Amino acid sequence: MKSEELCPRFESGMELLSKRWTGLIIFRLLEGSQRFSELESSLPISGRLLSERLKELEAAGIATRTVYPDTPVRIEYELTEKGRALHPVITSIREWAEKWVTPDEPAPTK
Amino acid sequence: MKSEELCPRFESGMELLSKRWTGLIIFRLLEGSQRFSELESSLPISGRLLSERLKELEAAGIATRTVYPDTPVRIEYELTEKGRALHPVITSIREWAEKWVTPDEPAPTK
DNA sequence: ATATGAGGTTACGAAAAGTAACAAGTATAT
DNA sequence: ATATACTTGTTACTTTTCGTAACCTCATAT
Repeated sequence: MKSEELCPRFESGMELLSKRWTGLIIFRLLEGSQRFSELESSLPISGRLLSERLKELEAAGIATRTVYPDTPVRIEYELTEKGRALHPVITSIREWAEKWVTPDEPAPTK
Repeated sequence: MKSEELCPRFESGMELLSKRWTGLIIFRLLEGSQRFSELESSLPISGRLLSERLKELEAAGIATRTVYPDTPVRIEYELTEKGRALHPVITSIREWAEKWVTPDEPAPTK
């Protein structure tokens, strides 16, 4: 278990993106800012994990959290420039998936 | 927790790629076929998980396993066409990481 | 017969994910 | 004043996945 010669930035970035749900959340946020409940209802993720992931994305400088004191309160999550820079990544994954993932492929090996 | 309108292929592909270590393994295999021990020593992953991930990649049609009955036995893992098609994905992640991940960023929020 | 090297597997404790119930803040309705 | 509703989370608890280390198999070499 040594890691020699792996670019540490690549490794670090990969670790971030390879956390479960992160990619799908970013995919959604690339469409524009989203509220907590919008993300929750549009992704197969639970509130607990969504909350956790959004905090991580904030901490990583990929997304921002803005509170609008409407009633009831409205909170919008939005990508930063660093986050929007992930567009090509998401696009290339989608292109690969459209070409190579068969629709009935239910999920990776269980 | 509903998932409406998300392209199921994208979601499925994302789930595959977002499994821990999968990206780094594919990164290595893009450099050419690799033996089990080469992967194990060049990545910070344990034998148990490496074995598990390689089986998943095989099952997903992304990598192949070839046994050469040398002595001691030599087993090579190699990407299929579907696996090699992930080159743009890995490249775009690396480009993003080089531009946006700071070297001291140790790992995503703990 | 014992040792060596590659490629794993097994067993088990630790960490992360999934689920469901509940809580805080604010506004409107009674 | 009290109750109800809505959004955004949090807490408590169970299940799945990960990480570590010890062990196994097969083939040759000593």
